[in-house]
Amino acid sequence: MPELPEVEHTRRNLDRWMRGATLKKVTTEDARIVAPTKPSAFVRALTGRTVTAVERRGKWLRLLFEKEAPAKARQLFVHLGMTGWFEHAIAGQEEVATNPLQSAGSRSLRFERARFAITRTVRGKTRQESVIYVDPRRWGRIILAGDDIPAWTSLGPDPLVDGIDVARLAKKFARRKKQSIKEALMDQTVLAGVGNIQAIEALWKSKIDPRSGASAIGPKDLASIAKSLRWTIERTLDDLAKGDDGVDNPFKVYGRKGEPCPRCKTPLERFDLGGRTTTICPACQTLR
DNA sequence: ATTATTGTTGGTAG
DNA sequence: TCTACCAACAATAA
Repeated sequence: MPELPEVEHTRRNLDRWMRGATLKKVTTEDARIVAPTKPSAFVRALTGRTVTAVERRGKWLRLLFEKEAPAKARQLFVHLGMTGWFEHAIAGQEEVATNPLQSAGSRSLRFERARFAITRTVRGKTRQESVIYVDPRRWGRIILAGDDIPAWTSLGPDPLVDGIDVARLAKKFARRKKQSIKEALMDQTVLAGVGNIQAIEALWKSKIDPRSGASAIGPKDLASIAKSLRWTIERTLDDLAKGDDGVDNPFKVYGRKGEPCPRCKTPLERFDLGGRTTTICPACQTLR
């Protein structure tokens, strides 16, 4: 499901559900998603861990465990891929999917891939709960590790955690003679967490054609893009916090080919750019 | 039946 | 070492 805002939303959920909780029973059979890839080893190393913090960098999540945890099981890295999400189930209550990017009709635990049974004490009462990872396409990853993994270490600055340094961006983009500005923004070593939707929305807001060369974007445009990224990330985050997941498409132009541009009413167009679908207003987004 | 989908990675070539 | 391009991964939904 996820780009930066959805993953941050997931982080806040996991923090509420799991911080201070102990993993009593871990269940998975999916050698494709978890590491260590032998599910029995994954389960064994994870059982008994206590979650002390839930962090996010870009589209990656990191659960930290108690410092007494075995050296090889200090942290759990999670990537939701394209279609992963987490459920929360309290014993005795109905388990209902809450993936904010899935339509209400497709809610299901049919594609459960891993389950974490936890106990935690809330106001003096010990509660039995479960956190469930669901992922139809199985592109997600749940990686138990001691040290940081390369995927985490190689990430660029996170727009929310670190802010956007326009001067540093300009330096990186200057050398990208063939790459488009949209592809450059989606490069996770440039900015961690910007995906197809957020790039589309930000470039629309800044009135820049996504096909513009990255090296052709001047400092003024870059400052505008930084502002637009903050705008679309915050907007998406607010939409998610509202929690009414029945709303089909909360975005301004993404997925709205043929609809009038919210700014100038020109019909929006769609095309492929670097293998990803891209929506623009052909009138008010111009080439640099 | 066909096309499209919110993402990453590993190979190859330059 | 850096950049660029592509196929692969999997399961729907329209």
